[in-house]
Amino acid sequence: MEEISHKNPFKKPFFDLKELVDSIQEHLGCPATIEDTNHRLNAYSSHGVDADPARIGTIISQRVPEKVINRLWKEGIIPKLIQSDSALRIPHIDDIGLRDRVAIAIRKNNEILGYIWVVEGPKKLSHLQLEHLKDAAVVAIPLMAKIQQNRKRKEENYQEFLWQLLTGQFKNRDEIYEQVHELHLKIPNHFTVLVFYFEQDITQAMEEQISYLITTSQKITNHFLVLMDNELILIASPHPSQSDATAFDSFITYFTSEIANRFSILGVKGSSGKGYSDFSKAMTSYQEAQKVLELKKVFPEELENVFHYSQLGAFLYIDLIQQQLPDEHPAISKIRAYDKQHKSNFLKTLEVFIQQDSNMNEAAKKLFVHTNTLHYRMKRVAEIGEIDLTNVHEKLGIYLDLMARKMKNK
Amino acid sequence: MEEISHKNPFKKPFFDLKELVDSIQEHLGCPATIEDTNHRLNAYSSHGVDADPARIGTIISQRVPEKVINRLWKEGIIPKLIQSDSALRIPHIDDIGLRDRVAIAIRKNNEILGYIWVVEGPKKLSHLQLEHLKDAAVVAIPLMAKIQQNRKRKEENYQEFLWQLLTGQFKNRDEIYEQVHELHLKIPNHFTVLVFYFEQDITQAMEEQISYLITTSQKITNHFLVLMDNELILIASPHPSQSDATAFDSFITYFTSEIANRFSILGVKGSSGKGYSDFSKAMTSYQEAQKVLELKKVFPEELENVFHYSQLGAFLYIDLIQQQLPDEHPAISKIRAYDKQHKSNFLKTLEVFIQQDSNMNEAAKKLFVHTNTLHYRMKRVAEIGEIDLTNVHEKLGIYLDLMARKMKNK
DNA sequence: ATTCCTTTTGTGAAATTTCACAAAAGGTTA
DNA sequence: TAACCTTTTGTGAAATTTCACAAAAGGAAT
Repeated sequence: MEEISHKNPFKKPFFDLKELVDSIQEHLGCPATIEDTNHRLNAYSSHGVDADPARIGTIISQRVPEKVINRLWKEGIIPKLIQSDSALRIPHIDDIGLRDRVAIAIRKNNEILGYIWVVEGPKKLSHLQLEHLKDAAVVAIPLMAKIQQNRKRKEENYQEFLWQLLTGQFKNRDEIYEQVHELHLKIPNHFTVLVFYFEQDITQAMEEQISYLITTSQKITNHFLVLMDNELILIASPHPSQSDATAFDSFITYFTSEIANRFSILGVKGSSGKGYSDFSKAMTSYQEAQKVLELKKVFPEELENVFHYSQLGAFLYIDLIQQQLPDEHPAISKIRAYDKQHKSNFLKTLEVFIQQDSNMNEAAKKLFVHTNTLHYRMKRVAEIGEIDLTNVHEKLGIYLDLMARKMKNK
Repeated sequence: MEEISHKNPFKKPFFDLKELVDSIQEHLGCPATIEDTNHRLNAYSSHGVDADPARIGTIISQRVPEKVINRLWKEGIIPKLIQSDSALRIPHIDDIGLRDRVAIAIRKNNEILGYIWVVEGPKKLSHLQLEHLKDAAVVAIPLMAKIQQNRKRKEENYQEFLWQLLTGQFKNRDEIYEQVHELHLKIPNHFTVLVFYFEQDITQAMEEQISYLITTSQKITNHFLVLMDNELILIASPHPSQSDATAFDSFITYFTSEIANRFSILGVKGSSGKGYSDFSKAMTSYQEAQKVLELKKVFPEELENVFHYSQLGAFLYIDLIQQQLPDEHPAISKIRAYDKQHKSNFLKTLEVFIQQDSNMNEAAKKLFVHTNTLHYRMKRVAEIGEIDLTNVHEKLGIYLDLMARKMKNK
């Protein structure tokens, strides 16, 4: 036994990760996989005798299923792996189809390049075998690095192109598609631009965490990623598994909450433009996404749950109106004057009432008052402002005026 | 008797109408009044022994009360007077306080200059006395004409000024007030501009009928009247007897319906701008009124009951939006496509639903369908368009888009 | 003709909203 | 302080809306 411990079974040249992973299976007698930092599958041993659902899912979709990743985070396993130098035993988690496993991080100068996972059969790995996994991880380093570098070089090439695309540096469609062809880019046939504003500039470390979250979340398929100071731009499609309408919404909430939870990066605001098929419309979609974020700045409560351009509704027109704002609606002036004199709050009440779709109960809840109080107030508002609150056009006019004025004053 | 019949008791020089009216009273033994074409009081006999409420009202307010005029029209009395050359006996109408009367038109070459009214006492006028009234009417002609001319000359002087004012020919406030002073115009301290579009150009005959209606209606106090081709412009204030908010509305409906009923001038459309105190804002108010009329052309049903600028509500912003109309709201496109394929009517349904303040019952009535039908349709609309119909912002956005597009297509 | 799908209408119970009235609370003014 | 006004809250009955379900009607495709 002693003899073997001194001998590194992986001390031979491997052409690629596939060779390595096969060698691991051979040596340990268990199926193994190698993933990159983003849990994208790089290689898996072929003679899979004994695959659990998590492994099958991973292989099929070429990456670790999202729910598995989320669970590994929740259980604190991924952070532990990142910390640890040696292989760790991960107890089975039945409800996500994960059997007993052993894993080790592939690390180069404190930078995580990926992970080796081994599914344990009924016969557990010995202490020595776990030690050998360390050797495998070392061997994997140059192989992983090669892949990473390829990817990086490719990315650097198109970063500039994308930036030009999004800021409208190209004259026409043809110019764009020429470049696309030249750079050998595979462009999606349908895409949407997502934008995230960060509170500080995005550092190298953050970039990695961002990229981690994007590739591990399986709500969207990200095609391109552009970073600029404190701005993150994605060109993505809804993941095939997701319904179009909600895919981006849920990705944005997921992304902002997870980046806060996992990496303590707070105050990230995200949005998306409309979807297009023509890649030259990327700039349009980008600008739409930006418009959403700008409006969210002005109307944080009103647009709290709005992320997609086409959900902006009336706010789409508010800044248009705001630019040519006529005299204040007479009803507003009257109510404002009344409020001032009586220290009441009728204008805000009216605003909330309209916002809640003229629903007394909802509005009363929002305002923390008794329904009858609101009822009374609306009667007063109608009197004071001399308006008919069942007339949509009046209500709309007042509301648009109110919102536009709010925007102007910011 | 024969002798008297040949003798014209009014064949003597009268200095003014007051003298004439006194002479009539003296001769007939009954109180008399002389009105102009617009039933404005020009003179009344002073030794009024026997006044009925209608006479008192006329004298107090310097004109015949509106309800009396309306009734006289309804009963066909005024048209008969206009037709007739001789004095007519008008039976009492108790509910408006009108006792038995005799009246005759003052006519010059088929043009009506005014009327002489005589209140009969218990002793009725003889046939001869009625004949004498004809003489009185003839005597009245030059006296009335003098007044009319004075008024006309004065009017001609300021017509041009008003036109310049309304079309923005003056550089600043001072220039306007200088002119006002020069022309000795009494300007109101609060006014509103009303505009009426006629289907044809306004003829001399129509002008008289218009002026008749305006001065007899006592809903507004008209300060100035401007005519231009097929456009009638009034600068008016609410009549002291009327509440501000509704005065103009009811005048406009009154005017358009009466000018149709009485004079068979159909298709007149009226509107009003906002009220101002600064006379230099007359142009603004005029433009506002014009904007209302233009929008009413585009949205005849939607704005059916809207006459005042401040009732335009959301339509105020529609043409702004229409000028920079972005892509159609995705929900609209979806619903429109569905409609086309299934020959359904969901888009129109949605429009009416929003217009009726999301009130199922009202909207169902408007659409002549069962409430549940509408309920079903709205459920389908929400599904097809992937929208939340309780979200005001979405609804608004869709509605504004719909309206703006409607405007653009006209 | 049959089948399938969508739409319309009817029915009635359950849920919600509206409304009038009373009482209380808070603030201002003489 | 009392008198007055405005606002808030509570109560409960009446009116209205919502919703599920069933049936029927209309079209399109086979």
